[in-house]
Amino acid sequence: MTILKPKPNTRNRDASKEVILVAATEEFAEKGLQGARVDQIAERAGVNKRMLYYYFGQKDDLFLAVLERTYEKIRDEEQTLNLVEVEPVEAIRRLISFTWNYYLQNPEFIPLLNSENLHKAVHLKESKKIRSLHSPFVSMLEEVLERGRQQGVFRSDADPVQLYITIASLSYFYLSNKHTLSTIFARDLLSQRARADRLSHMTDVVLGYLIQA
Amino acid sequence: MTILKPKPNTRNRDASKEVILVAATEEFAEKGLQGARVDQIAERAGVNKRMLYYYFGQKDDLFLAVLERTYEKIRDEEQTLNLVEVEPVEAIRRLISFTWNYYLQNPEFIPLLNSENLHKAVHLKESKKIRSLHSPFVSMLEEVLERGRQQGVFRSDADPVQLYITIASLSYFYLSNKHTLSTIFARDLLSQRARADRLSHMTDVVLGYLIQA
Amino acid sequence: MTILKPKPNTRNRDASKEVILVAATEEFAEKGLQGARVDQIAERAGVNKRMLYYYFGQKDDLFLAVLERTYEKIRDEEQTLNLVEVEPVEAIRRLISFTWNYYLQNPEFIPLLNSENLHKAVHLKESKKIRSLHSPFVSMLEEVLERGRQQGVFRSDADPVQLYITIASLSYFYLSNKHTLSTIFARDLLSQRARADRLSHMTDVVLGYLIQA
Amino acid sequence: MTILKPKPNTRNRDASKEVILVAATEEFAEKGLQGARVDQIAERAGVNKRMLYYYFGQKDDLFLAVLERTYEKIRDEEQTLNLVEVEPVEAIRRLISFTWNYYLQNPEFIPLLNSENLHKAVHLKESKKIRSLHSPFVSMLEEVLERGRQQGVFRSDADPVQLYITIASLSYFYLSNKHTLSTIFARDLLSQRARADRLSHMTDVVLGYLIQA
DNA sequence: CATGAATGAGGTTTCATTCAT
DNA sequence: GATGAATGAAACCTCATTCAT
Repeated sequence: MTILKPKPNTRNRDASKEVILVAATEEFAEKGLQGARVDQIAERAGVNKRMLYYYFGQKDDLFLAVLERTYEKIRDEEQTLNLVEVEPVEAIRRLISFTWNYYLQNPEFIPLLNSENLHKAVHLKESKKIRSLHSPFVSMLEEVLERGRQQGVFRSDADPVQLYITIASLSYFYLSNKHTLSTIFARDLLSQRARADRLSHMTDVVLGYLIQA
Repeated sequence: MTILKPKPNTRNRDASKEVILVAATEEFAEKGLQGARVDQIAERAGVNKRMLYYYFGQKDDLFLAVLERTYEKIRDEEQTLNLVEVEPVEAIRRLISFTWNYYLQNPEFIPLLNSENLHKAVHLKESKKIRSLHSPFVSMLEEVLERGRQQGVFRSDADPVQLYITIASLSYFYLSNKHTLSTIFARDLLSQRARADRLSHMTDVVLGYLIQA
Repeated sequence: MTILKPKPNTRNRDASKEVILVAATEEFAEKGLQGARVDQIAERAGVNKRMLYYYFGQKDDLFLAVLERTYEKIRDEEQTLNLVEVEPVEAIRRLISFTWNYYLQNPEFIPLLNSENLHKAVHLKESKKIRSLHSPFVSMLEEVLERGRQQGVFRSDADPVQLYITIASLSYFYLSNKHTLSTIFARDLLSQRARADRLSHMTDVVLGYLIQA
Repeated sequence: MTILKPKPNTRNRDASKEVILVAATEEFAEKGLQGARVDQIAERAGVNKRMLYYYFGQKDDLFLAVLERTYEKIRDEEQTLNLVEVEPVEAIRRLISFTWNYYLQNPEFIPLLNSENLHKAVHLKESKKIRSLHSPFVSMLEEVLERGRQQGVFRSDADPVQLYITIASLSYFYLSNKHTLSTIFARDLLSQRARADRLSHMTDVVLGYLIQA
C-alpha cells in the first residue's frame, strides 16, 4: 500500500500559501510595507495576483501573515537553545551569539520589524497569535541570571527584560543601520573581520556589565 | 569687483524652503519615504505643490534635503557637548544621556534613518554634504577613553567606534522598536519611570564594561 | 410504454435549486443585478459556487430564473383572489388591499422589477415563460368593472389596463421610493398608522374615481 | 475696455465640473450606481479619469453630486409653476401635467431615484443640501386644496402629502416600469396616443377623487 | 453531484509630476 | 515666484467564470 503524496504543485492550498508567504516576506523586507508591490509578490511567487487576495485578503493582512510567520520562526529557533545546563557566563555568550547570527542569517527580520514599527505596530496589535508569543529568551535569561547570582558571578541588580532588550539592541542597530553607518564611517562593517570584532565587543560589553567586580 | 546685491526675495525664499523642509521632515518621519505623500507635504507646509518641485526637485531630492538637515542638526547639537574638561566617567554619562534625550526629543530622527537604511543609504551616498559630516562624538570618545585609560579607570582595549555604535544602539533600538516591544511585553516602555530605568540601565551597561575591575 | 423511473437524486436537485433561488432572490433584491455577488449568493445558499453555474448557467440566467419565480409567485397568489361573486365596490377594495399587502409582505418584488426595468427588461423579453404570464387581475378587473357599470355604480369609461396600472402605481411608488420620500419629508412612512392611512387614501382615490357621481 | 471672458475650455474649473456631472448623470441613469463605470463617465465627458476624483472624490460622492443636481433642477422647474392665481381644478391639471412631462423630458430622473432607493437613500441622508430641499408642490397643493374646499369644489379630507405622492406615483410607476409593463401587455405604452391616454386617465383619477359629488 | 483552487479581465483609486496661466 | 488644473502610469482590489479533482 503506497502512501498518497499530496500533489506537488497545482491545486495545493498549503503549497500556494507557502510560496506566497515566502515571496511576500522578501518583497516586504526589501521595500517595506508601502514600497512592496502586490504585483511583484505575485510574480515572485509565480502565482496569479488574485490568489493573494484569495488566501490572505488585503495587502495589510498579508503583511500580518508575514509578520506572524517571522515571529514564529525566530521563536521556534529560540526554543532550541537549551541553556539550562550551561554555565551562566557561557549561556550569555550563546544568547548574544545566537541573536547576532540569527539577524545575519535572516536578513528579512530587521526590515520587517522596522516596517511594523513605522506603522506603530498596528498589525501586531490586532494579532492574537503574536501578542502572546513571548520570547522564551526572557525566562531563560531570568533563570541564567539567577544561577549566576547564586554562584556569586553576576551582579544582583540586572533586570532580564532590560538585558534582553540590550542584547538585541547591540546586534540589531548595527545591522539595521549598516548602510548609513558604513557610509559615514567609510568602513566595511560586514567584513569577516568586522563581524568577528562586533561579536567580540558585544560579548565584552554584556559580560563586562554582568560579571561582578 | 562687483558688489553682489542681495536678492530682494531671499527672505521669502528661505522661509518657504524652511517651511517645506519642516513639513517634509514630519511627513517622511511619520510615513517613510514611500508612504509620504507629496500632496500632504505641500498641504502641511501650506504652500503650492509646485513649489516643492521648484525648490527641491524630485521627491527623492527633497528626502535627501531632509536627511541633510537632520544630520546637520544633530551634529550641531553634538558640538555643544564640550567634554574636554569633564572627568572621564562623567563624560561617558553625558554622552549616553545626550544620545537618549536627543532621540526622545527629536522623534523624527530614528524613522528617517530607518527609511534611509531601507533604501540602502542611496541618498546619503550621493550627498557630498553628509558623507564627510562625521560625528564629533567619535573623536570626543577617543579623547575621553584615552584620559580614562591614563587615569587607570577605563579598560585599555575599548574601540571608540564600537563604543559609539554601542551607545547609540542602546537608545536607538529601544525607541525605534517601542511599538513592537511594548506590544509583546504588554508594558509601557515610555512612562517616566520606564524611561528613567532605561537610562540608568544603559549607563550601568556602558560603565560596567568600561570601568576596570 | 416504458415506465419512467424517478431519478434518485431529484429531491436533492430540487432542494438545491430552490435554496439557490431563495438566496439569489434576496441578493438581487438587496443589491440589484449588478450589485449582487455570485459568491454571496453561493454563501447565502450554503452551496458551492460551481453549483450556481451547474444549475442555472450565467449570472444573467440566474437572474431570469429569479424573475420568473417572482412573477409566478405573485400570479399564483393573484389567482386565489376570486372576485367573481363579490360586489364590485368590495372587489376593488380587495384588489387594492391585496396589491398593497403583497408588496409589503414580499419586499423583494419591487427591487427585482426595478432592476429588470433598469435593464430594459432584456431578460423578460427573452423569457417565453413570463411573456405570456398575464396578470389575471386585468381580466378580473374587466369583469368587475362591467358588473359595476351594469349596476350603475361605476363610471363607464374606465379602461381596465389603465386602472390596473393605476392601482399598482399607488402602492408601488410609495414603497419603492420610501427611502427618498421619508428622507425628504422627514417622516416615517411605514409606521402602522402611516400604512393604514396610505391604504385608506388609495382606496378613496380609486373609488372616488370609479364611483359615479 | 474689453470684458475678460473666462477661457472657454481648458483650465476651467466650472466647465470641467459641469461636463463631468452631465456625463455622470447619463451613465448613472443608464446603468445604475453599481453598473456605471468611472472610465465610461470620463470618456463621455472627454476628460481624464483622474479629474473625477480631483473634483468629486469617490464614485459615491460623484453620485451624490449628480443626485443633488437632479433634485435642484426639478425643484427649480417646480418653482416656475405659479398656481396661486389659477382656478383649483385647473391647478391640479397643471400639476399632473407638469409631473408627467417632467419625467418624460428628463428620463434620467426616475432611474437615478430608483438607484438611490436601492441603496436606501444613504447618499441623500448624508446630504445637507437635499434634505431641506422640499418640493414647493406640497405647499402649493395645500393652498390649492384649501381654495377648492372653500369654493365647495373639492372634498374636505384630502391630505396634501398623500396627494402629492399619489400624483407622482401615477406618472412615475408607468414610466419607471414601462419595459416590463409593455413586455407583459405586449403594448406600446409610449406611443403618442398611449401617452395622451395616460395623462387623461391620471387627470380623471385625481379629479374624480378630489371633486365633490 | 460536488468542491476548492485558480484565473484574466477589468474595476476603482492613487500618485508623482507637469502644464497653462 | 506662484497657482490650480491636468495627466499617464500604475497601484490595489474585485468579479464572473472555469479548471482539476
